[in-house]
Amino acid sequence: MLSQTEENYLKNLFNVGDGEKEVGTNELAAYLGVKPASVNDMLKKLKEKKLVDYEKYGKISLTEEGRRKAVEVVRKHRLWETFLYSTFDFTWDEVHEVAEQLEHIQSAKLVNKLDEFLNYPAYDPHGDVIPNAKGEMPAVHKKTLLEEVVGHHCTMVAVKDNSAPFLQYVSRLGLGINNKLTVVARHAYDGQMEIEVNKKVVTISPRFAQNIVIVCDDCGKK
Amino acid sequence: MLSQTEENYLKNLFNVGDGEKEVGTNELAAYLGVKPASVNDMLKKLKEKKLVDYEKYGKISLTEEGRRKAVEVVRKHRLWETFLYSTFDFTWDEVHEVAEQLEHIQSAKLVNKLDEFLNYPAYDPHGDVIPNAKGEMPAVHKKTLLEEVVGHHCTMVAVKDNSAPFLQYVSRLGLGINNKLTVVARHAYDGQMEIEVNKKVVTISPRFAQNIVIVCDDCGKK
DNA sequence: TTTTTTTGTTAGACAAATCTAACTTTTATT
DNA sequence: AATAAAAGTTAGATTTGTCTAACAAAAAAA
Ligand SMILES: [Mn+2]
Ligand SMILES: [Mn+2]
Ligand SMILES: [Mn+2]
Ligand SMILES: [Mn+2]
Repeated sequence: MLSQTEENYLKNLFNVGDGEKEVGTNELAAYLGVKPASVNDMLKKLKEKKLVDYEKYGKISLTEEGRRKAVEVVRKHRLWETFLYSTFDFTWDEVHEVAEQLEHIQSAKLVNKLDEFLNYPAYDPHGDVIPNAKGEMPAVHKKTLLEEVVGHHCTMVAVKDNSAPFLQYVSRLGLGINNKLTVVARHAYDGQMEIEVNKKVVTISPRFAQNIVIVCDDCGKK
Repeated sequence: MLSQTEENYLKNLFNVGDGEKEVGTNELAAYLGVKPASVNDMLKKLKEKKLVDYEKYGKISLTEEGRRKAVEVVRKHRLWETFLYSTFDFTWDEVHEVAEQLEHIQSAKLVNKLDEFLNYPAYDPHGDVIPNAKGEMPAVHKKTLLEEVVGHHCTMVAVKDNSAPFLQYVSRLGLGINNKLTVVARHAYDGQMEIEVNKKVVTISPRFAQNIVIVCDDCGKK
């Protein structure tokens, strides 16, 4: 079994550079908050365990197996964030630190129950995609509600403003993370928008709309 | 801050011998599943930190501060067990292993929210008392429902039989951990008992009653 | 009260994860 | 191409928690 430290290296290797850009020792060290020498030591160990591909002075990447482990940790991290946020009323900025610990709890049953309890959420409170039980993670283009096309259906995935007045107003309107929204209308006069949520239509200002992050469910679908 | 290992030593020191009997190096080592030499090393460190009282070749005990830390870990352990049991449908015997990990999560807010979410439970699924937020832990005499006096009020704290048929029958009757029960009657003919739970009276067999662990709420009260 | 058994301690070794300081390779700049 | 800068590596040290094997003290048995 992997140590917490090994799990953290894999997860951060997965997150740094968003899976695309090549990563080196120094960059990963800075990201992890340790010294390059420590990263170098750990890379040898992870290579030995066939979790990373790495040649001396070369770039670092995850193996298939390494990626699988990393995604599992990311999944747990984001499920716990969602749980803390939606069940225990943690704020957007409080969840990360605790999820950083909870992501290392070893219990397949617990993860599955958590997922089920939260009704299989697709996004965490920061709007990041939660990998499903198979480790699948659809790539997704986020935008603000202000930019959404009239008539389109979308999912609310995050807020940009974390102030109490804003958040109170959000919940007053019946909005919440992972809610399905439909843009009913946008008025040219002052940019006011009408949004349908849970069978009810509410009217919001453009300023408000700009602070709601969504994923379009119609865009890019055939 | 304490390491997980230090927390485990304190918790097990608290649990071994139920706070009464004096404990030595060998006994604690056996309880923790490590060698006496390891315990000896750790005791020096914990003594240094003023968490245990210990003299060479003497008996081991917790200081005030050590006891406080231990109780906090016990509290978290039992709250998590209760959560897993009552919210995520873990069985009686599955909860311990996961709680062993969750008890080390550092977040005062999380513990408080958990306690609130569970409605401040007094007992965990094994019938052990959950210390409250102040670290108070009333000593308590458990017995089976079969032994309870007619007319007395009590709290169901655990089951002795963990088989599926029994547990299904328990929930069918509307019984559950931390429920308040009243013994309405006991029939001399065959020992059948009538129990009031949630305003309803159900009839149970003596065999059934013997597998329900309770704490009397009337006994020992003035 | 000796002797034996149990209990507890110490020294020395080891694995994991980190660091510093010195060194090497690669890349960028002149 | 030579030099300077950046990136990456290594050796050796440190901390934490563990172990084994040898030793010492205390308790129990004879
Ligand atoms: Mn972590
Ligand atoms: Mn997140
Ligand atoms: Mn533990
Ligand atoms: Mn318990």
